[in-house]
Amino acid sequence: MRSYGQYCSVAKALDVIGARWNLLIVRELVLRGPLRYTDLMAGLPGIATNLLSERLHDLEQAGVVTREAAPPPIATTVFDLTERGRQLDQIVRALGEWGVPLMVEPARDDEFRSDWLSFPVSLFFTREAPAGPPVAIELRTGDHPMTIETADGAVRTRSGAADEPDLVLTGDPQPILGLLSGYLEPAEARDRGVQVEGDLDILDRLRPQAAVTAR
Amino acid sequence: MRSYGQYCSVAKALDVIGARWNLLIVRELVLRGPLRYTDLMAGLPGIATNLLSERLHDLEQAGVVTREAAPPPIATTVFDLTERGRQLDQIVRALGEWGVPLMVEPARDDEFRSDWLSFPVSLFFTREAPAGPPVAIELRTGDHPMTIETADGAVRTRSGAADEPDLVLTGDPQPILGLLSGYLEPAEARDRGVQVEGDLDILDRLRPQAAVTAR
DNA sequence: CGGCATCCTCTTTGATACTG
DNA sequence: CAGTATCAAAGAGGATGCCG
Repeated sequence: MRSYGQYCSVAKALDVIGARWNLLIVRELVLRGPLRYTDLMAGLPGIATNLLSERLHDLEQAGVVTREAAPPPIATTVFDLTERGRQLDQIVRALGEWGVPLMVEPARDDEFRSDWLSFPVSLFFTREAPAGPPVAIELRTGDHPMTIETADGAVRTRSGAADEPDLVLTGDPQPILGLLSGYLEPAEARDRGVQVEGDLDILDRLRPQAAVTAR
Repeated sequence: MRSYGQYCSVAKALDVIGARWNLLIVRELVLRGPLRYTDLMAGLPGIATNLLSERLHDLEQAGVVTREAAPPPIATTVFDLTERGRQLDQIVRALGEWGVPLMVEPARDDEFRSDWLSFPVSLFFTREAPAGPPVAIELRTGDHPMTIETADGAVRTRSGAADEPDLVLTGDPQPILGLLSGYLEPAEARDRGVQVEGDLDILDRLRPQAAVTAR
């Protein structure tokens, strides 16, 4: 991408990570950790293979991404963020939070990957785990299950199923997010095809006090 | 710009503000407040006039920017951020902070506007004003003077000259930033053409304790 | 002068095919 | 698996024209 040619730190940052796809590549590495080329392709539906290749070289050059030939038994190239790249976490996260209101509109033909749920979920729920017994919520939507759980005093989202979920939500991502955010009533979510197994009241325990009182 | 077509809040955010120039338009409005078309052109060296026009319409459509026909005596259109646009402040700021290390390399042919100093300066200095007498530092570089001062218990940067500056720095932006950050010694800054009037020790008072002890 | 619209050229993107 | 090669279409940049 052509430089903005401005001696401004915002413009300089955008010179490095402002080109199309760059921040989404960073998103994948932030959410999923070190990845192979094909994993990146799978997490970035819509990108052309030549562009991913070119962008990875650019980001490597800029000191944002590392490319490492993993030893056997992996025997493939693995891409990861550098320390400097990891500092982009806050920018991707801020974008993810700003974009949450844009998820209310139905998805239509949008592609979806389960890992992308992390940003909205972290916005809806408290950072710190509430007092009381631990919580585990399993979301069955997208390409693989995701679990929201309390651990070490924090609320975290991770890939994979829960061992003993208190609540399992199955369906399309949009109504599930509506339910998690409190934007949709349980009855509406069910109308939109969400299957609920377990205790929905548990969601209130994870929400910031302000949101709870607002209901 | 073509949509990423991903049901992800980061991708949705980038669908709205990811196109080239968009975040720099927001930067101008964040830093300088409501602006006329020509003010925006002046603050965005390198943008083509058709692109600025197009982007302003896009951002207006997206609910990020408002366009208001100001009443006489201004008698012109004034562009400003909506509430939603103002929330982009944190993203622009995060980008500005991430980009500061990229300002170390000399600017060469880069364009420069004084207002852009705000982001680096806010990173170098404490947010809260230190105990003791108030501080005012005037920076004479770029198209107009800027003042860093303590007011209401905070350290702020604003456009314009200081009434009774404790320190005045005149010269190119790069060595001035080096001096403010502590990256350049005063002697080096002088070698690079910075003229110093007043008390340089005042900078230490504004820096986070960690940085002070590190020297 | 402020706020564009048009025209033209050049670069970047996206889709697809192909390769070590 | 991890790319490179090719090519049509879209977008960016620059110059200039228009209109209140």
